[in-house]
Amino acid sequence: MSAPVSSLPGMSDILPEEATLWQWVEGRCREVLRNAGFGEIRTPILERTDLFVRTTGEGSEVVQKQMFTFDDRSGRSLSLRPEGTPSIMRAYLSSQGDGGPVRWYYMGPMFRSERPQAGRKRQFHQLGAEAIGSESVIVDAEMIGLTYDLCSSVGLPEAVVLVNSIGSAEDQAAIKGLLAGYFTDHREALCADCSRRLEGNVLRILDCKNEQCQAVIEGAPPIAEAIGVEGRREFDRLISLLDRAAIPFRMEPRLVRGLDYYTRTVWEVRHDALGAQDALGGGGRYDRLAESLGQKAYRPGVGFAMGLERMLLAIQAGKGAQDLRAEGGPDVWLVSMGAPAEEANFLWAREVRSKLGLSVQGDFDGRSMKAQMRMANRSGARWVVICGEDELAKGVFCLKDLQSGEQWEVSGQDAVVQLGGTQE
RNA sequence: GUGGGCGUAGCUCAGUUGGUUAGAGCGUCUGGUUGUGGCCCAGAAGGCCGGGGGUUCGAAUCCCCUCGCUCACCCCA
Repeated sequence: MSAPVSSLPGMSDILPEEATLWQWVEGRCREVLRNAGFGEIRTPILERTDLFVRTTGEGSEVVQKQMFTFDDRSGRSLSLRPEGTPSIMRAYLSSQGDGGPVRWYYMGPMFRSERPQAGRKRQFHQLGAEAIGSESVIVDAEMIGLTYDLCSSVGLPEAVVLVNSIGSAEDQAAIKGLLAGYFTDHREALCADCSRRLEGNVLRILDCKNEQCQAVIEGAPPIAEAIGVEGRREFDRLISLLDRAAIPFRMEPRLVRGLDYYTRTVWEVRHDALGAQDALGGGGRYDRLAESLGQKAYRPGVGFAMGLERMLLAIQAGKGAQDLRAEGGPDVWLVSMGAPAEEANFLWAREVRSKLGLSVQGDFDGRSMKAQMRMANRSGARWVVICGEDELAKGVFCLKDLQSGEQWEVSGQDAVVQLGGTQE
């Protein structure tokens, strides 16, 4: 006897009951994305490590210590994707040489080797959308609106979208210099984490939750000051567009992102039912991403990703999740008494499934009739088809309506016809 | 990577200052009905009390180690 094999930490099974809820969420999102003109792209889960080092960023926490990285048989370094955007850009560059605009969305598992927590798994699922090839701020507004629409379409209209601009690639050098200067002067007052951030990602200090740091952050020069005139005018236009489109959002001057490629517009959507990991999704513009993959021509883009687990958590924190779970039971349950009857039911079920498209299920392990009827009742099936020695002798089946309790004998063919008649 | 909380039946959980055969509810199975569900009644099965070591006459209970889950820090979706 050996010990049972368990799943890996932070990687869990999604059982059928819960999967129906996933399917519902995915279905609603696909509809919203389709209406916004997005087509689905599916990229490999495994990529060259270099893809993420060059895009997500060598300095980012994600690349530095959260990737599942290993060498393949030929010694190449591979990584399970920690996020979707780099793969999408890679696919875009290799398929759209002319730089034309595309709108692509993806859905699937991502991997980060962090300590698991509420709303944070090691294998988690993201739904992301990318609009590549356009520089228009109107597209930024569309994407932010889409972020909100996805939330409201799955019953989370209370989600809050936070928007900010972190400046163009050129502005960022100035911004980082400005902040680095300020925070270095106040280094003594910063927490240990922020001291570390001073060396790596200065912007991250802005959203430190530590109270000591808050006071210092209050006095920090606003990012907006270091953004060029044109950048500020463009951001004002975005805000105006969001207002006029009645997209609920809030300006958040301290909002920053953890991935290296973001420039200009950034946003995040939060939900307060989530606990510490309260971001349902986040995104931004990434005008230099293509460049980091060796593309010479300018290929701007903007996109975001939503955490499916987090959306599910927020939905389940509210009401209505149970109704969604109830779906999925069979239409007809088979009750068989004796091996010959089990065979007759097996054959009949195949016929009904193919002719009527009904969901038919039964138990073939010789349980008592009482037990089988209980299973039928519990399954949620409306109909029960009973077959035993008597029916076999007469060449009929018993058809029972579990709702009314009535039952009658019919031939196998008539049972198909009558069940067909109950469908609209 | 750092810290806190929790590991007892398939599930949710009780279990007294350490004390004799470790309990409940739900679920499962059987019977009350020759072959009929929900409600009810009766009964049964099901536990290395996460694992290992220690203290003790005696450990689910106390101590140490370990593994797992979970929440928070960090990070991010």
